[in-house]
Amino acid sequence: MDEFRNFIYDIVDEDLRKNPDLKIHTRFPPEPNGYLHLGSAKAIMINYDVAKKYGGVFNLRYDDTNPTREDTEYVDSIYKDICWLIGEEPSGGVFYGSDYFDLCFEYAVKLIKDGKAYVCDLSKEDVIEYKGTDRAEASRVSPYRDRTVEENLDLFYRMKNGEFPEGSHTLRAKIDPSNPNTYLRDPIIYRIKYAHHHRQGDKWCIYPMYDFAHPIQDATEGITHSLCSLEFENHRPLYEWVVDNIGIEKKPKQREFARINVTYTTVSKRYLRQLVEQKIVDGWDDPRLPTLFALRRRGFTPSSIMSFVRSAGVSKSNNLVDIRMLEACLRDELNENAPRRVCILHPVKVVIDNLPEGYEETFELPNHPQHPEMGTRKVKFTRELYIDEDDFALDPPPKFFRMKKDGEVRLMGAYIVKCSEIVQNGDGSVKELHCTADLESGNGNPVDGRKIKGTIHWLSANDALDTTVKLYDRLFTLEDLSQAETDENGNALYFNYLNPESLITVEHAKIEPSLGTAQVGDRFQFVRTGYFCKDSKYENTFNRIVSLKDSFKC
RNA sequence: UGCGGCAUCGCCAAGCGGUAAGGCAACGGACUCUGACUCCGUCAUUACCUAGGUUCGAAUCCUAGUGCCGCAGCCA
Repeated sequence: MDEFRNFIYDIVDEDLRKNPDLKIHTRFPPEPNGYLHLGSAKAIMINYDVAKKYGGVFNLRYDDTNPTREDTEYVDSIYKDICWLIGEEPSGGVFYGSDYFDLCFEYAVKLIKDGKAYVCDLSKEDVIEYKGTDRAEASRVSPYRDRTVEENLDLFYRMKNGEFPEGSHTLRAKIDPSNPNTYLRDPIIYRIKYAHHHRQGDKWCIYPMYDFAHPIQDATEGITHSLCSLEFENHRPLYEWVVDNIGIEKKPKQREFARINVTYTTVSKRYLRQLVEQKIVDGWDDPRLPTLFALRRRGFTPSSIMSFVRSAGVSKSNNLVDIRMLEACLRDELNENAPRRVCILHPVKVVIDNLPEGYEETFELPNHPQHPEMGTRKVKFTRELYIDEDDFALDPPPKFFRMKKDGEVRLMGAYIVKCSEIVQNGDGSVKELHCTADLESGNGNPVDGRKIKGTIHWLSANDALDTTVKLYDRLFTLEDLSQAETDENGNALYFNYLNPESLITVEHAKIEPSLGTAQVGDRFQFVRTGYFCKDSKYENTFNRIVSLKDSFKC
């Protein structure tokens, strides 16, 4: 784990040096307004790993302070995704920011009583206008800033009791209208919203703002390190102001890191939602999406995603991490674990001429060439076989070590064969290939010791099963989506960069019989092809998680 | 514009005044019944955004620039 150290650990180490009794406590606080994705995975990893490394505790807390944006659909998916990702339940438990609404209210009352908050009657437009367009100048002071404690208390309770319409009043922290950091210019900490809350129902018509609620949530749960992304760095002084002024003894510390960007994709919830709603993709679990839901369906392992975000590192600089790093993490893992199987994507029939009709022989193939303990399975060898069309060439390029006219090639785990005749269809495509097997090479090695350069995979035509295989590629053609063109309103035109070949469906691929019992979610290496996972959504379908590396260049 | 942040190999990223880790990618080669895996090698030397300065010594300290990102919701 030390190989993944970063500046956050330095901060925690220093805090521990000053206070050896500190019990490290972190949290991941998603707003339940969308599905978790690779960016979330990074935030989860950082908070989870810090807690883990120091023997601390890690909470999941839904940041659900804005009822108009949130939904239980997301609450459920987030819980499922995070448990899947880290392989356990959050050690500290699951919490809801909205469960602290009473507490937030009490703290707000305390601030009022301390003369540190006031009810403001300025409209939304006026608030903006008072702040001014030139932020170098101080804000105009709200005319309601000097209301008495009694008046503020009365008004705030009446806000709570639903006596005022939305937008008519806010509660503001009395901090500093001329502070260069505009977050400190008497920020609004409570607003009126007549909205049904997914968890609190209609109990409230006033809701605390993030900047007020979040530090209270952290402090209440005993969070020691509130690790979030860089865009909250400007909020830190306000976070600290709240912590200092609500009068809590154990003060959490907020620190920020850069969020992750990944090539050829976006984790913008807004655009993800558009892709789903406009049915450009097949739901939130479309295997081309960067959501954890989708990555899971595609077949990525949670550990490969964790090692991806760990190896991408944690810093404060803008970054664009190569998606191939994620693929490398997956290959690393599955190369070790995934049983090998045969799948012929584009079958071409091969007839072994020197074998009689009805001939049948059984070969035992290892499930993993480097791990004999993973066992073997039996496959049938018959007169008629399938090979992949890519493994034959009518007009072979140089160094084509596969099947070609008059060339010898090894059928993996079986005989060495020589192609003697090519039967073509009317359009010139290959109908079938006729071969002669060297029947003495049954273990794959020629008796005379001659070298056979190529080995290809094959299946008996007698018992091969039909399946559908889905080959996925990047959803977008633009490497850095932050460079996408924008329209006049500044909206990125991601849809101009959709990759038309992001999904290729192969019908009637052939798989070996042992794959007939594969369970949803099972992962295999289809030999010489890639890593595949049995799909959870469609029957008899395999998703390509990632291809094998291929250094063959014609 | 104001405030905040960041700038080290194609992409991430270590480095915390003592002479540029590692990963991904790429490129050679060995091995191979997966053109996979594995292994070996190459891959920052008027070098660490630029220009000055301090120092015996600077990616690391100072000064002045430049570039990029974020924020400027009664969103989180």
